[in-house]
Amino acid sequence: MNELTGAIGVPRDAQKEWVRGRARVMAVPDRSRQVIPACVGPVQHGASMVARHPVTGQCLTAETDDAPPVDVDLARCYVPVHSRWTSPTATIKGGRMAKLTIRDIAALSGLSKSTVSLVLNNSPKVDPATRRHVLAVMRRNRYVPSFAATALAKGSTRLIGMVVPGLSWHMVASINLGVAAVTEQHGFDIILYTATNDRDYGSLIDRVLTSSMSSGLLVVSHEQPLEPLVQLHQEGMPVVLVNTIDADVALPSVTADNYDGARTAMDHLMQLGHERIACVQGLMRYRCCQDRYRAYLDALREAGIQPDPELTKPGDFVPEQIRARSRELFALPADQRPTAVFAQSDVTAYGVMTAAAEAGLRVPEDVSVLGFDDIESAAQIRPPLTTIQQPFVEMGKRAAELLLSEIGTNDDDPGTGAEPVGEKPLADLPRLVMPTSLIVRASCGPAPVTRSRRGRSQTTKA
Amino acid sequence: MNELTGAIGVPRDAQKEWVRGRARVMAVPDRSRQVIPACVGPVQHGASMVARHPVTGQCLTAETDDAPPVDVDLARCYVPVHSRWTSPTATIKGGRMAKLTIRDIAALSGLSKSTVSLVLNNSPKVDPATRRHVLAVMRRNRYVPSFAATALAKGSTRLIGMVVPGLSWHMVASINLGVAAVTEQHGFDIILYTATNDRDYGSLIDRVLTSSMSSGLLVVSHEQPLEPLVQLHQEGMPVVLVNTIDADVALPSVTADNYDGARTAMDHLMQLGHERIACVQGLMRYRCCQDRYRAYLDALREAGIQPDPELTKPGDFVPEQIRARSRELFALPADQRPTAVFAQSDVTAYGVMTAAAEAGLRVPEDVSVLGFDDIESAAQIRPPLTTIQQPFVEMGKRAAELLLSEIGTNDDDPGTGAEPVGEKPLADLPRLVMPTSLIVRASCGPAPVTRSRRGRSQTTKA
DNA sequence: CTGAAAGCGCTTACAG
DNA sequence: CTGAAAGCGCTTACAG
Repeated sequence: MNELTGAIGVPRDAQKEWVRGRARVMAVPDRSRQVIPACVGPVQHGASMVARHPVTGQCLTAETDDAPPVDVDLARCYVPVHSRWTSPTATIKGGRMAKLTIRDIAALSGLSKSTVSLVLNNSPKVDPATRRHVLAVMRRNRYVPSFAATALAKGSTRLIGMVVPGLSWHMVASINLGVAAVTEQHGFDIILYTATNDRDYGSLIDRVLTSSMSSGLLVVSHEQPLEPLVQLHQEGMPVVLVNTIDADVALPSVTADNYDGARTAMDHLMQLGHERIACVQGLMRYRCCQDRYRAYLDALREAGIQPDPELTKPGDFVPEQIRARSRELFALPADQRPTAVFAQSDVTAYGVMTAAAEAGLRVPEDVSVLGFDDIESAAQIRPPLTTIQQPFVEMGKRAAELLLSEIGTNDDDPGTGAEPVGEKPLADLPRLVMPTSLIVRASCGPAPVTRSRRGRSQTTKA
Repeated sequence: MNELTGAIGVPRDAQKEWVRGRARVMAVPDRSRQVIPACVGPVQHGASMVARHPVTGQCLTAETDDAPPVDVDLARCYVPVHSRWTSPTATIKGGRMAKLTIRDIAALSGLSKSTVSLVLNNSPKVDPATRRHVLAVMRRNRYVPSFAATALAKGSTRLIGMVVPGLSWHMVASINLGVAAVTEQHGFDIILYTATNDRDYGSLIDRVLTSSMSSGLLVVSHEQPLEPLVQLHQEGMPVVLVNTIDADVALPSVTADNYDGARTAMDHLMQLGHERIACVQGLMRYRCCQDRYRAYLDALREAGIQPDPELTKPGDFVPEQIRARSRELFALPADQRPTAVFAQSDVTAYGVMTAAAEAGLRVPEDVSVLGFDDIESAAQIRPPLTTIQQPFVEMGKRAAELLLSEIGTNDDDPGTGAEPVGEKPLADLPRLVMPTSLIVRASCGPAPVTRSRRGRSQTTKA
């Protein structure tokens, strides 16, 4: 009996055969790609060597090439010997176990691949008992279908791409929570593309397309031109914008009702008796900031108050600028100074509050400050910030639902994926606008009495 | 000439043929899955109809079934007619264009699939001119290789899974930034698994395994038992823990140096003359919080100060509790009251500052407050928070690098993937501990003079 | 209800 | 340097 030293291989011509009852295996040199070192077990049955199936643990007897085949009973330890063991990709490296395939499960459960596949796909055509049996075999052997093979055969990946900006993570986090909740429900996974800066974004979109692996795209607060996406969408790729920054793009979108939110904020302030209300703006090239500012102006005008241009300050979401502009606000003579400030974001509000403190003004006694977003720390700072909450989680959910319906999940609903898209008019694209909510905390109080009845105009010249 | 009304199909037996020079195509009924409505173009060359290749725009003449084939010169408008057009997955729905395959590129450039594939894989064996030509054809036709097919053939997905908790998003965001930077560099993409709550986590891990699509796993701040992951890792799946919460898990990990960070924090406070320093703890079942607390105690002891148990308060990262426990701290008689508080997180520090304000104490004049994390708003609040910054971005980068080296990217480095993993001793697992940095802002000041020289013990009983 | 066969779109030895 | 062929692990009509 030849003493082998740890290598067992399968002869090429045996690769496609299932070995039952009798094993015909040869020894191969160590450096061969056919070596299966991890599978070598103790000598048994008088054969020269035994290979152990890496996952099932079942045995395959082996012998040297020149020795005659040894007759052993392998009926009870069925072992699939197929090319998997010797194929390049399946080469067992680092002791990593070879993965079972549908073939193994078929063999192990005594059925054909087709039947196993039908079980895998919940086909009603399979006998319940058969089904249970196959499922048991799978579970016992920790079988996991190959994602790539399934995707290739089915022609779809159950993967959606989510493109997010490198910053604004409170928002991204909440949106993701919503998205994850619904994608999980439908058996989709998310592949995350993070735009780290402007330069990367173009190549990022390229990547998304190049990888060709997502069935749809969720684009969060894009900072970059959307033409490539529009084109993609017209070619049939499902795309949904969440919290879009542009105004009128020919793409389905989910946004917060920024106008209404800002109106609510202004109403709250005016109900507290404020009339000289300042606005520290965000990035005015964003649609959302434009909407919030429009609401600010409209609210004042409808209350019969002429907006004072002195009370509008650009902040651009840049901390230093926010503070500098706010200081100007608080350096105004007492009768021209605002009694309340509507900040277009919570972080902006923080800057306003800092400037107020520097000017010796108390919040909310001397000046009220109202934010937008309701970020995590808004409730924790002093004083807790009154703000407008954006429904990011809900927005994420709705966006994911929209996207999945465009993709057409193979659940019950057929999806709209079958409709032609190309020339759809702008008006027909779904555009969800989600309501915001006012979160009343402590940073807004009644307008100081001395100034609250000064007349119906913000401008001192009126 | 038969008038067709918009449907062109390919006869079954022609599916595998490339049609050169002469097209033999038949009309099919509208409801047939062979219909290619989007491809119908104007009549040309005396044929009854012309189909336009959906992507290349090239033409295929067609005629009714019973009409004789029309002889046209298609040599210059080469058209691949293969099963792709009529296969179930390729059915053109919603006007979505059929995707080009490697076959089309091969035909379009007059080469074999193999050569095109070699070009795709940057093989040096291809003639540079050939290469350029093929690349040009691909670009012109916007060819994108099928991700699924590549993954199946290559046996690897270039996808890594990232498991993140539903909360703590500042951290997740920063870590992701780092991870994304390095994965992008190596052509890997991230698939994001969000653990929304405890109950979901188990099934989430199941999903990760079941989907079988990632080549490796990055687990961020896991909240759940790690046994399944350890087992997975021993079976050969690359796994790296980032910011792990447990102490000694048999898994490679990247963490911040919490002990050292806390020591630095304490040193800063003590250099400012503080001796009665309180600690508001985070979740003490977390390794990081234990380390920070150990550092707190060690720092005091090494300075010859006996830690006063009264000055240690559990906060558990719960805002209400943090505030309540902090109030107890500030309700202490003046000589027992801490002059500084080391909060185990920035949000915890916010709670401490709120309680201080409620107690009429000024920060930092009456009491200094020091945080941990350096979250976004730490610089924006009043007063700006002095804190320990965790190098999350860097941690993400290193973790990704670690993971990729375990996977063995097919770049130049062979990776460590070839080594056996199974029985690796704990000590051999890579465990990166990244340095933190002290960010000095305004929330810490010198200890109040009246109490700064009271002797070397925190306890009043000493 | 089950099996044999062809196909999904790539990659990769193996021959020329 | 290029091409023909087999293979990756699934799915899906099509016959029984």
